Amino acid sequence: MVKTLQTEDRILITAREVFIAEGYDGARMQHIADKAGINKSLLHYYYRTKENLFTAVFERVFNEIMSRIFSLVESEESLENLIRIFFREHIGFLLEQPRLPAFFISESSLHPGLLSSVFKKFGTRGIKKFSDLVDMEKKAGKIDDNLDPRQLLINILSLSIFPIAIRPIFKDVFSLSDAETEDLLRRRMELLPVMVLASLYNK
Amino acid sequence: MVKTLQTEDRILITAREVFIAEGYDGARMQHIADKAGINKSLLHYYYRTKENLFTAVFERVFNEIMSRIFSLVESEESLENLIRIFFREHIGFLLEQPRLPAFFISESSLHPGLLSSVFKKFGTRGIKKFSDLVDMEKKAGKIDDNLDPRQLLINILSLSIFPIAIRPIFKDVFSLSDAETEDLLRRRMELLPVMVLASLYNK
DNA sequence: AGTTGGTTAAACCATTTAGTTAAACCAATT
DNA sequence: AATTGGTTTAACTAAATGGTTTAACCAACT
Repeated sequence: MVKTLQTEDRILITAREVFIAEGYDGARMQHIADKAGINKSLLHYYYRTKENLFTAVFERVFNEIMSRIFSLVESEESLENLIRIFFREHIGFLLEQPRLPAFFISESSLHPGLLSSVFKKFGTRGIKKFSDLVDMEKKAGKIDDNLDPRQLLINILSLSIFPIAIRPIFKDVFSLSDAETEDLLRRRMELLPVMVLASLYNK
Repeated sequence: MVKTLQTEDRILITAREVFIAEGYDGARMQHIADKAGINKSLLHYYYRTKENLFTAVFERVFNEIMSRIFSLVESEESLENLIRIFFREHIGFLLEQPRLPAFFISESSLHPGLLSSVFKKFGTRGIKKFSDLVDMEKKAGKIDDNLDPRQLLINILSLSIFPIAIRPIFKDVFSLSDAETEDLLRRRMELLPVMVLASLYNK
């Protein structure tokens, strides 16, 4: 029992690393087994197929990210604080997991059917809470009545996630060193709140 | 000679479709050959390896996109007009090529080494021109002196490209139909210029 | 009529890959 | 001492895959 959980978990952790690093199509079961320090038989013993293992991994990662994003919403902060905190923490987090954004985007676009149940399963709870918060601020006259909370959410995520996903391109196109690229991205922690908050109050 | 060009081009066009649809790892040479109406031998006769074919495709796509983005800059429009026009045209374009963003992000992140020469080859010309334009507006006192043109560029691209790359997730998370998702994205053509322009003039 | 270059057909190769099987092993449990 | 469940070893299958080879085909060119 103890061993079982250890192994099952270690497989999941290792599989996550490999899938994130190489994508579903690029990942090899043998590679996962080796890296987890077990053999292929055992891998298939726990997760019968590659698809199984992948969806298990993806679901876990997806839920982690989503609760990361929406746990803030539950904390009853004001919208303004929420946005400030989010950019700081989220960009910091992504800079430490640089392949995560591209992995997410790639797999969700490549196998939408496979993953759509995972997406749907994630509750509207967080989203509802976020919409409510936006509504409150509207009624308090602090922000534009026409603002669509979904658009706001998309904007926030776009501005924080995309640049990190596309980092290698920026590095080469702007002729930057790794440190300079990192610096450029890190500076966004302060730039983005200003920009997004301005888009709420003005107009 | 005539035939050669026809075929070589048809291969490239077909390979582009397949690579964009399935990614480098997911794409199959046989599939490309079949879809191009030729046999595998001929495919390898023109582009010896899969890697060759892929880089040829990617380079072409990359340059098309980049000149799409920067041709506007050459047109001597004001920054404000440029931003308005860009969002309208670019979002419209991407909505017709919905896999393009995810393809780009995925491959650039997965094989940065393979593609870095492609990225570097793309001139700093367009970027320089864009920076100059921003500088002019700074001197005219129209925008914040501290604005980094690279950050502005990243913001513009993030806000337009990312939402389309992540479309399947939004669709499911927001419980939308295809039409509603499309509508949500299309509305951004008007929302984004307002937001981005506000971020230039204020503060 | 003969040459040339693009093209096909089909077999072929070596390797990789996901997944299976069966027997043995070992530690903890009963 | 016997059982059980996780685990290994190692061989194996079946299919797929990138790439090669060889001979023949055909239209245009000389």
